[in-house]
Amino acid sequence: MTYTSEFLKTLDQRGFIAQCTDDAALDTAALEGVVTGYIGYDCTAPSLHVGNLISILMLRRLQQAGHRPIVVIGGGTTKVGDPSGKDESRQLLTQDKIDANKKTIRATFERFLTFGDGPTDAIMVDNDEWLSGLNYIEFLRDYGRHFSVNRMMSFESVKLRLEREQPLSFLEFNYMILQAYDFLELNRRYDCSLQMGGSDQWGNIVNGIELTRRCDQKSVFGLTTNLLTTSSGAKMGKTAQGAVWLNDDMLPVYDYWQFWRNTEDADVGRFLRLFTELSLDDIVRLESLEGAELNDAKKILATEATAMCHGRAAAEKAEATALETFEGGGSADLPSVDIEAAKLEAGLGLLEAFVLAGLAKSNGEARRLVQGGGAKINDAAQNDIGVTLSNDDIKDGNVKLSFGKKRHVLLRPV
RNA sequence: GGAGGGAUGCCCGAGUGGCUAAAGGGGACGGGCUGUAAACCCGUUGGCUAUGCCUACGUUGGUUCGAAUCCAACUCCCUCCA
Repeated sequence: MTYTSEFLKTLDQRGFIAQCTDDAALDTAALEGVVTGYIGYDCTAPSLHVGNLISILMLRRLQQAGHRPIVVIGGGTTKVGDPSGKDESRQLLTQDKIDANKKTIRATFERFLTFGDGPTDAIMVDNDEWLSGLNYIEFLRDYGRHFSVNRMMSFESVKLRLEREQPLSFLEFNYMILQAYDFLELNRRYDCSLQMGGSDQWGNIVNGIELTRRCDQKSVFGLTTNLLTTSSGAKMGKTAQGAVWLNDDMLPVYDYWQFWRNTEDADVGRFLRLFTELSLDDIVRLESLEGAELNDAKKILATEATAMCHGRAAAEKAEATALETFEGGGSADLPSVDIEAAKLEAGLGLLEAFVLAGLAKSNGEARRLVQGGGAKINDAAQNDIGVTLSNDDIKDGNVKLSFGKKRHVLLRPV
């Protein structure tokens, strides 16, 4: 359908929308006044990752369109564990871990949203606030009666487990009920009328909408985005080192930039729309580039996406480093790892060096790399696993190690 | 409470006494081709102080010259019954 509200129009044009429970009514609501919308994030890790990015950007778009975003930190629901999209139970986190994760995740949002007390300023709440104090029997009687187990069994998150004959604990089975209750509670507290999320959250979101209608006779909305996958079908967000984290202490800005730079051709346009704030005209021009020229579009994508997350200066620095590394032959400002100068002085084994640099997980992995022809010291290929590094290998105060063509680390003797 | 089935490397999955660090596939990583892309081709894929040693087929014991494979107990899961 064609939208008239700025919010939905933008999301639609940029390819955010997968499903909406009632897009016509939401469009009208967004046109008539300020809509308060929320997305929940469980704190299962110390940082969010690019898989969460689409949803964060939806909140950002919501705010830009003159509405109010609520970030719900799932301090309470994390204690339960969302079974959606997983065929195995999550390991339960300790309270300490949850608290620590909550802290570091909070910081991320401040880069994407404006928080404050104004009518369209973002707020952040922790659902632990209302979930932890619930009384079991009371809760069951007031809200449990609105849920049909028959229906719950038919939801994707539950069905998947049952079909695969994987265990689904009663604890996890309750997750959707708690999330549904979140929505109701947010509606009561903040007049929140929209929940967004990835398409794997559809079932959870719908439950919340129905619960709100049954309990308070109010109609609220749900809006989901497609989960991020590459054109070749791979789940996005993984690199050789692991997840693409949004916190720069978990993933260097340079690596974050590289992640976007390595986007597949077929994804460039789609990603520019989703992950940058360039105008649609610019994007149309960039995505129409052909062959090697498309690389220029990828660089712009990388810098824009990185700027939003880590700041323009850091993004441009990453771009400069990449340019120098891949096109110039220099190596300034690559991610670096400190090593003891004495170690290098005494002669550092090649394999150990790769492990110290964090490029290889074990000597074995490093050995395989060398034997496969992918190891380089200062851009010179090494085929002999017996090579040792010494002070003679220091160039400009560092020794540059390369793992394959794309991963480089500077060893800095201290 | 009863009956049956199951637990193997990152994942799926073969293996039912030695030839098994464990087939095959997926994923991942490296190389080649290219454009730091995709597709395709080749290689690698437990660790180490390395012609050897250690760890590993749910856990703990046992049988045996020798166990992922046989036995016992235990743990967890699945299905059906009560």
